[in-house]
Amino acid sequence: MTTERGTSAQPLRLAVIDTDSGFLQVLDKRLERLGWEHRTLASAVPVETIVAMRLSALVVDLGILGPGAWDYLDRVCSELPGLGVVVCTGQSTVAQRVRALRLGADDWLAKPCHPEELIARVEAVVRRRRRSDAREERGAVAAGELQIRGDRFQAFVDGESVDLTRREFELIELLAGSEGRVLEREEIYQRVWGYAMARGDRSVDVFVRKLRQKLERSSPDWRYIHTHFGVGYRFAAEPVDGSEPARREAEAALAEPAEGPAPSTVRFAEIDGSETLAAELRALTS
Amino acid sequence: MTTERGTSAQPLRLAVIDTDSGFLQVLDKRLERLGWEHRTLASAVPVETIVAMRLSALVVDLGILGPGAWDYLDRVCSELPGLGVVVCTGQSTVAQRVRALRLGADDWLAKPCHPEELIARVEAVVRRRRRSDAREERGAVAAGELQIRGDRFQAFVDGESVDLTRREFELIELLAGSEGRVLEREEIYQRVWGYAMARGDRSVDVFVRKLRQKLERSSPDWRYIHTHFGVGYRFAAEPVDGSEPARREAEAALAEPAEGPAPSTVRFAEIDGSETLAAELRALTS
DNA sequence: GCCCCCTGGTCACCAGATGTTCACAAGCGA
DNA sequence: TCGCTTGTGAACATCTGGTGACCAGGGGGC
Repeated sequence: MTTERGTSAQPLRLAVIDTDSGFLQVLDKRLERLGWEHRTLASAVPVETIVAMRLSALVVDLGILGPGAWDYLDRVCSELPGLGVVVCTGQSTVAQRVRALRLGADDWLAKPCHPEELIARVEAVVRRRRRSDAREERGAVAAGELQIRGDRFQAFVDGESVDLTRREFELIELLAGSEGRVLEREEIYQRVWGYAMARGDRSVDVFVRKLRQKLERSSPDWRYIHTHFGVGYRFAAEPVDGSEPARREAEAALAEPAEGPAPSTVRFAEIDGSETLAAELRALTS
Repeated sequence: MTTERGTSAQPLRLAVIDTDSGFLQVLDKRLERLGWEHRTLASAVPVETIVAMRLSALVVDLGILGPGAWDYLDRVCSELPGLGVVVCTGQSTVAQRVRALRLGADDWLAKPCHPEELIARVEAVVRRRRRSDAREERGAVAAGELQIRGDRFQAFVDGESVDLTRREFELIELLAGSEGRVLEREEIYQRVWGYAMARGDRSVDVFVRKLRQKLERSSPDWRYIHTHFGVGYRFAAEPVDGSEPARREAEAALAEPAEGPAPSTVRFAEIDGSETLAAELRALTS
């Protein structure tokens, strides 16, 4: 149970935009050992491609992007606010670093750097992101007559499948996982679709409609998705006759969510300054 | 169109554990201008104290913590997984940096450093956490019979919804959040609507009326919003018969946040000494 | 290879909710 | 009392969300 807090159960997906072959080679080897899914890109790829890769983090050497580097960084960070972005570049000024961080980059590491530090920084960046995402475990969630089975990518009413498509399922899973909380469209979109919602996009609304239709068909006596005008949607199973809405609200109001998960404890070998760097890193990476 | 995404509307709460008076002075001045609530600590304080401070982020110089530094860092990160931790220290090895990041620190910045970069890094660290946590952090605030729940964008009396629209909710949330303080219309407008109030605009008054109506309907025995002629509005739950207003006033008056101290000398390291740096940073901080 | 169906996504329209503005009444202070 | 500030009600302008129709790409069956 005592593991490095930085590493997570699921493998990270990482892309590296860089051309420094020596650096890449060492990094690749190390990433391989860590079991991260990774890919190297020799130049900027369209943002849509990045989106499609469904990455956890992106490491980029701004130097090789040429004049469009800032713009590219800006676009990537805007489109994918959930993506961890670490800039790993040579010579730089304070102003450049500040600029990148302000644009949305999560970290900036100067080259030359030790791959281990880069990895640790990527982990730190991703950790931060995961922590808040705190994916509800894919267990079965139940509400009203509805049962949501993460392992099957499907919802059931009374044992019968509701026949949800993938998107529909992901949406209901997100909503149900945040039961009681009002989720804004932007947040829903961000978490289900994986990237920033364009202004005016009605996809969330449309999927909510589809979901409501199917749920109504399968479980006509309950209402699950509630609209909060001007805000977003909230999941809560409520009987359709609405005989006791007050009680439900009160109950829900009392049910305060608990705090985050219990942290594990870690203790690394004492390495302060006494040993050589090589030995220290050996200890770290073993 | 590319604005500083890093800065957020609500002020950050930041503590700095450091003793470098020159550095602190400049940093303080900058933080003051940014409107962040900040506090300087000359040495490690008990983790419980950190918890009590409800910080967004902590900046710490490991160097001044002595032999227990690693353990302290470990405990802080374990106890407060949601806290942004930035280590800002002098000389260090890769292994030390990796170690800190693995323990849960979010970033490591080497001294001497430019305060602007430190600030940008703190922003980057906090940015992610905020994005998804924002709503949960708005815990329930209670006053009189009223309960304001940020996660629902709604206020409740006795478990029953007061049925506020989004604007109404944001208004009451702001007022209640500044309980006891008189807020001027301009400030209210600025913070709820997000931009400057036009001269002669009565929107705030109108919304106060709507709010009062709904509150009176739900909680007839209490008064929540008080008019200060020629000034603005003040939130305070008071029983309609007005039996004990004095006590509430006193309580509110005590709950003033304290400011941080102001050290003496300043010296910045020459980082890249270029003339353009100053100009670039001026652009950044303007 | 061709065709059909499923799925995700866009659009335009509509009803209703919400936000804004205005004119006037009421209240407060000098 | 006068002048300015705030409360009120209602008309009016906007915005939002629900809905049905439609379109394009992908995959599987033939």
